[in-house]
Amino acid sequence: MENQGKGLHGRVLESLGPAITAGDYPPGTVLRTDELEERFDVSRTVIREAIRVLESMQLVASRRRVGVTVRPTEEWNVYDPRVIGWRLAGRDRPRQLRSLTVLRSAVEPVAAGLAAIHATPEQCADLTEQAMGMVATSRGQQLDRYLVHDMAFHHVVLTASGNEMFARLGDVVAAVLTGRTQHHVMFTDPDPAAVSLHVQVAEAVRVGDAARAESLTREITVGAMAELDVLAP
Amino acid sequence: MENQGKGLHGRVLESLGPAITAGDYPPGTVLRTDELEERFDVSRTVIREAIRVLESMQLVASRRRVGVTVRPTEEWNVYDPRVIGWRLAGRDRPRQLRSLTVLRSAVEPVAAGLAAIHATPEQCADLTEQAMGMVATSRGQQLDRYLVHDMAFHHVVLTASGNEMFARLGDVVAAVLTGRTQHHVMFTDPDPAAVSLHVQVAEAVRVGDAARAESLTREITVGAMAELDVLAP
DNA sequence: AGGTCTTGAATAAGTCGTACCTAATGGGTT
DNA sequence: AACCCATTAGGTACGACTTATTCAAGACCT
Repeated sequence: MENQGKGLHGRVLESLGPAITAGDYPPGTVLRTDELEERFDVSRTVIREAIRVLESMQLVASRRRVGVTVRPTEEWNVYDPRVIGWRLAGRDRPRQLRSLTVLRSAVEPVAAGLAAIHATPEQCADLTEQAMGMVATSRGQQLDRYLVHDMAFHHVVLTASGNEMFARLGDVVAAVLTGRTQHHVMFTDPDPAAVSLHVQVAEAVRVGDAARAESLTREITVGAMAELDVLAP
Repeated sequence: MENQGKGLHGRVLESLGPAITAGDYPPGTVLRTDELEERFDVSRTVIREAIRVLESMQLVASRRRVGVTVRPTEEWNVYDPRVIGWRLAGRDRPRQLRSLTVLRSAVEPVAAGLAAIHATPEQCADLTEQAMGMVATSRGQQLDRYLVHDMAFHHVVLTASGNEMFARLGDVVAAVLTGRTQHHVMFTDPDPAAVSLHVQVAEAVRVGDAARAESLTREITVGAMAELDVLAP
């Protein structure tokens, strides 16, 4: 997972990115190139490349004679995986988890419905396998192993939908599920009803019942939203 | 809209990006820095910065002793506004329009439901105003003026949802609507039923009826999906 | 002889430092 | 108030050096 940090500009990025997304540099703050150059003890080239990436994420805008200014939050590329990661690791993790869970609640049911139509036999088998895995690990404080199957399950659903935009949200859902597990009390087993819903979704997708797959998945996400109220403001 | 093209690296980006996303350089293709340097007649610095941005979009991966290799489509940051723009302008525009419309159909109904709960009085007024504007321009070959209100309407809904992830999809929806209009016969007025639905959504949001706002918006997106079948394979 | 392992040269990206260019800003002049 | 110019900080260029990776030749073992 830690494919970042490659090269010096990667290191600079991994320092500035989290800082900006965490709000350490409020919108409007100006960063001067030579100041950063000195702070990180790297050449101008390195700083500029890091800035270019931050700029492509719409986190900053660089203007001549002014400097590199932090852009307002509403303009950030909040779908960039790295931005999502930084924000989840930072201060407003609760807010971010909320946003992503709401997004999930919108996307996953529709994705499941499409999966019921487009899923290949292999994907159906995979789905059933993951659901069985969830059942098997749902009792006896094996939340970490349960999580693996849970993530895989939702990843398959999103991929099987046949929509590339949905498929690319697999990592987002994985991050949300991981966040949920981490904040859970480690001795609380998953809700049996949720586990059952996953099994039923797998079955609905297998038999091609789109409406049922969508409706069941909606129940799952409603549950996820409800859980969230316990954990986040 | 054309805030890009700033600087030489911007120009390089605007040349390489569309080419890659259009499939002119199939995944696995290697681009060498000095070759590009020569092709665009710019310095190494400029090429490197363009490459860094493409890399941050997950369009390419740069490895030592190998070169800059184009990554497989499934790994692209398909939510990056520029990637979306390039693909919409390129060869597989139909596919892209389909993907985005499906995404819309998942997101907008939920967003409308949330908007009914969170919308400020100003946003409600704005929404009604845009809906009225749509009514006023829905007859008599004023598709361009109708489009402005249509885009504004959906933008307000997404923003009023209170979810930043939804709000950032405003541009995407705008692009889809624009694409729809451009491919429409210029003498075909919008479907009166669709116009009516927008008015009803505005009203539902105003009175805070989330379920109705969601359901009505779902009808709108279903209509959009149906339209799509006429235009795309 | 066939195959695996080691080693080293070739290569292309990564980094650096400096010099110069360009545009936006702000103050001073008319 | 309109205009102009010096200042400033990012943008670009070039050349030298560094480092990771690859690939192939040669040593080594089976």
